[in-house]
Amino acid sequence: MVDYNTVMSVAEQKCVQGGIRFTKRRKQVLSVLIEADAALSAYEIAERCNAGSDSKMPAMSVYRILDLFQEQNFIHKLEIANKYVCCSHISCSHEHNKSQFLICGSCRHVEEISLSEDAVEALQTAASAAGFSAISPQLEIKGRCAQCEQSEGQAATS
Amino acid sequence: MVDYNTVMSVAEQKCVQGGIRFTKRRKQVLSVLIEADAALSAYEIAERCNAGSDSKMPAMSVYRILDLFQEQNFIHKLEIANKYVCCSHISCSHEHNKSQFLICGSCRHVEEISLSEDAVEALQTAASAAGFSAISPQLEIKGRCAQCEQSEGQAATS
DNA sequence: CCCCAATTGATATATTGTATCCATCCGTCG
DNA sequence: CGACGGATGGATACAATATATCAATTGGGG
Repeated sequence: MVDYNTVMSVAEQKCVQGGIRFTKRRKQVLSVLIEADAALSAYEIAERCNAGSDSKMPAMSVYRILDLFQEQNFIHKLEIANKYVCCSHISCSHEHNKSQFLICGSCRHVEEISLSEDAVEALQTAASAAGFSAISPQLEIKGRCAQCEQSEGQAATS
Repeated sequence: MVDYNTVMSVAEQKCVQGGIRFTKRRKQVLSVLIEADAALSAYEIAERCNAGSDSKMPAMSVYRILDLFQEQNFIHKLEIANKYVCCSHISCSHEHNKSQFLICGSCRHVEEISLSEDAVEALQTAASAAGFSAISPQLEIKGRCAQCEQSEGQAATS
């Protein structure tokens, strides 16, 4: 959970510094992501923007803004879930290089975790051994959350 | 690289054991995946099945067969790339629990790697700490392959 | 041979994402 | 001030990936 005001002002600052405008549209999208405190799809974001009915946020615009935000490291895209989350480190300058997410394969619930330095190093080592020079700062791990694990135990053996 | 005949016969065996038919369609899909020796999208698989022009493989069927193959652990889905690869361990009964893929975010090149036991354990530990009880046997890591890293160095700073 | 379940065919539609072109906004500079 | 130009947003079309549904077919066991 990130603090709304902190994140918004940090984002605004960073935009100004980068010569980018922190427009109404962009504020809207970031707001939605912060307030959701969860991973949302681009279309979900658009819906929520339009929920207040102040204006019509087209999905296109959402995608454009999400792209920008990713470049600025304001948000992360969870590729396994096709969803986007607010970067929990947006307001701290350090630690931008390690985001790890657990994603439930059943309910798509997302949990952010922290791996040990050792584990991360091991990943980096294995990656460079395979010729991948700049391994992503982001790691997505698909699993099954406790809740779905329970339900699965009862049903679905197929 | 897996051996065509071995994989096909193992798959057939396992289907028989599981009371599942190893039909022409299914053979076709598995053949394509083995021969491609690379990750393919569902629609790419359909195209390649139809390349020989013997029959019309609809994308629907491909998806159905891919689902079945995933259940049977014949293949893996790379969710980051929306592609499917033949499981390199299909013919060995052990080691079905650790598949790690590096996926280039630029060119989508896929490389399979092996992590140390320690690293995998660290992941498991972190996952269960977050309430994820059955972490996926599969890990996808998005990075950038050496080749793309080079090209990127020249262009695109933006 | 017939029935039943597994498999496949066929069609429609949902979801996610990209391409393109034009309108508009807004700061800058003449 | 007012025109220029880049950044931003609107609108439309479309591509790629995936799911839902129902009918047809196939193939083995009784």
